[in-house]
Amino acid sequence: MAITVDTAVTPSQRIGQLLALLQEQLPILRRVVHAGESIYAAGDALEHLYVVHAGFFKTINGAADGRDKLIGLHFKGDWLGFDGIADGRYGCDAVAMDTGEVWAIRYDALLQQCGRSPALLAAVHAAMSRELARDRDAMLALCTLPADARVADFLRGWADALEQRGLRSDQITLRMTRAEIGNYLGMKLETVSRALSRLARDKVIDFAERGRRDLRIPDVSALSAFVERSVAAAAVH
Amino acid sequence: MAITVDTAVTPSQRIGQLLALLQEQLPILRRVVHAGESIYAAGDALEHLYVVHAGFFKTINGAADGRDKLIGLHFKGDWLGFDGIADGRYGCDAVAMDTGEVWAIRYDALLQQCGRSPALLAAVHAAMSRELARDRDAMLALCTLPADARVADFLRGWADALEQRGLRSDQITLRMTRAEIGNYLGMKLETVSRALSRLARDKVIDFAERGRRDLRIPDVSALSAFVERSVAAAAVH
DNA sequence: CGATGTGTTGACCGGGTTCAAACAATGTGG
DNA sequence: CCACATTGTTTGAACCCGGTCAACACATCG
Repeated sequence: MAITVDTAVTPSQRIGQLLALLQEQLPILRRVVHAGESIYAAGDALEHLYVVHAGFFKTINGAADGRDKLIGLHFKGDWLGFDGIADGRYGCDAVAMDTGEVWAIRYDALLQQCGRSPALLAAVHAAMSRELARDRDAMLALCTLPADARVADFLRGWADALEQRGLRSDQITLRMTRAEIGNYLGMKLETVSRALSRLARDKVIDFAERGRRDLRIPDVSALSAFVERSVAAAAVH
Repeated sequence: MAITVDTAVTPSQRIGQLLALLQEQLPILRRVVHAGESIYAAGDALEHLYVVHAGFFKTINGAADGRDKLIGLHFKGDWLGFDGIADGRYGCDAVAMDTGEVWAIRYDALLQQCGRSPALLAAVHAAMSRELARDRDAMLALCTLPADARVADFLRGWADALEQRGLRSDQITLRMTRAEIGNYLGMKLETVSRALSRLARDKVIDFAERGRRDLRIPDVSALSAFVERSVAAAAVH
């Protein structure tokens, strides 16, 4: 008996399977959103979970004293709202970064259906687990990489996310300001700007003609190499 | 129909309910461990999830290049292994920090039983969700608090964890070295040491006679106040 | 056109790291 | 029991990465 989804699938197939599974087993509310629109806000009562179907989204964790941090970026197939299940209220704000579509799923219906469909249950667990693992990798980067390498790692992660979804990963349009990237990576906007300039000077990335938000990645592995070089340089003592 | 555990319960009651639920619905393998013993290692095939029944535990996320980071501390009622569900292999090392006991639960059995018991399913989801939320708060602290405040926040979190479990929270015995704390908080051991000295000088904490690993917290809210003060001071611009 | 938001770059500053020295706690073997 | 090694903690001094402040370049938009 297969209790988990077959492990030999590609990420792209996994996402397709998830969306198909949801579509056939649960009532879904499609919602088209535009850049800047909020899906839910921290503190709102959690009634739905959301699955990204198109576009991409950010989640922001805020503290009572005004500090806030961009916690996650979410692409097609990612869930939104997991962190609010425990206390029935969303823990973050979720905001669209671009025109896109989310599928809203009533959480009570999801729970009920999970009781009937082992495949659905496994998919939900896997998604939560993956999010946990991603957050941990983010923390690792945050604590162990210098600013330049952190930016490189960020771009590599973005390229990975695109590639996993079958999109071209050599061309990225950041729909984020330097300040937003900095918030996400735990550094100031000037530092992000300098890091990008340095990466471009080292030919690890390449600014397209059109604006400074589009950038080309000639070779994704060069980004990884850059990160490794930083780590190795620091390890010399 | 109550799809989630009653929200009016205290954390301590919730933990009791979880352990009772597990005990009556699933075959459990109890395992007593001593300080330094490993529960599982990153990369091992995931067969069991674990629930802490006594003692406390750390999880460590390592990268291929040697960087590693203490990601989480886990007390009674916490689960271990969630982040390995997605790809069937643990993503972290889990190590006992003290003599304790974990309950091992076969993941396939858990999944099956979740299909039958809505209460169990809700409890598992809530636990994962809570872990997600905790990781995010940790990131927020990591990125927005200066070193001293980060240490204060860490101690407050520890005291909270003790209090939630009905233990006395005014007296903490850190079974961690300064280096370990620093790794957890993203700073060097010297910085941790200095921060603790400063907190002690400000009477926010108090070193007990016996060694510098036992410390008293005269007033937990003073720790929060210290954090807020740091944030406010930085916000002056 | 000016106004506004965003990005880049320079100069300086400071919090945290690095390096180093001394001390405390614990354990080990003679 | 002490001599000694080992590991962890504290504190000081110098240094440096990233933050802060500031000036300027470019967009887009009314």
